[in-house]
Amino acid sequence: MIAVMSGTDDSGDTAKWVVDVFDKNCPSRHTHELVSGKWGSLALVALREGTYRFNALRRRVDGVSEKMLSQTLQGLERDGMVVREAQNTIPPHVEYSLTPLGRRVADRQFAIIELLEGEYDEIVAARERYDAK
Amino acid sequence: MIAVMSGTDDSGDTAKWVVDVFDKNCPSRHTHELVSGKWGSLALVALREGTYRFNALRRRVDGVSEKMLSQTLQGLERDGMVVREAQNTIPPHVEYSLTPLGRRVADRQFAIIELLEGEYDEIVAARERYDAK
DNA sequence: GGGTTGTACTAACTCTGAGAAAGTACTATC
DNA sequence: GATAGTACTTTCTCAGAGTTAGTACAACCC
Repeated sequence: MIAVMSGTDDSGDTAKWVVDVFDKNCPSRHTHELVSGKWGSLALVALREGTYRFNALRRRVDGVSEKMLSQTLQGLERDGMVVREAQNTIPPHVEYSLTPLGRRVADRQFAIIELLEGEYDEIVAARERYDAK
Repeated sequence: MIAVMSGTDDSGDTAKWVVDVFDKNCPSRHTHELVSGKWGSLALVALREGTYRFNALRRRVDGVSEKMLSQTLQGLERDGMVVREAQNTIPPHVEYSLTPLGRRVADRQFAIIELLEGEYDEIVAARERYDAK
């Protein structure tokens, strides 16, 4: 899949360029790795359930370290997938939620999880067949 | 999302257990990381285009090392996502293709890539807004 | 009133696993 | 005869994932 973009390139000229995750130099690769990655995908799907505070999300996404959660949330915010709303209080109170775009990505990530969980017996069977050899 | 499975647990008894990617100890986590990961997702989506030989796939999935490609293909084969067909010749000739289940996962991965590539201008805009702060 | 727990992080350190490079055992082409 | 290509595996190295500790308070318990 290849998409064409218009904008400004290094030379400062208006140009068309191609968005293609299969190209290792395409900046969309970075976003793809973020939203598909281990923690990014789980964070997005969790946020489909509603607004989460930092530590609540950390408990929901079992196994994330604080470092990785804050790192991926910053990335997701930067790429317009989540919104961060902080009340300037002590103790801090920060809420994370999905943007419309984040919701669309999260829905598609959920479809994958739903499929994997639903067909998990088939996966286990395949694995047993493979290991038997 | 939570799915219920029946099978044999550690004690040897038939038991019901819950498949839940959000649980760090659930074995489905492993499959999810494999098919959603950087190389797993791209390999699956590439194989939607048809059968690929090892090195052709390596050229298609720009940036994978041979080690990582062979590692993820083995994982995908083990989990019943791809089939590996090797002709016992020298030089070797090996073909990789999707199983029906692999195809379903790949279609969903493709939906994500399609969305990201299509909305990439929005992502770039969000990133510029974030960095301006 | 003192101790513990909780909040949302960041900074420093450790250690796993991703990536690079080289080896294999041949064949086909120049 | 040399070079390129096939599908890998093995070894080595370094970036990035994960762990731990620290922050600056508030709210709860005894």
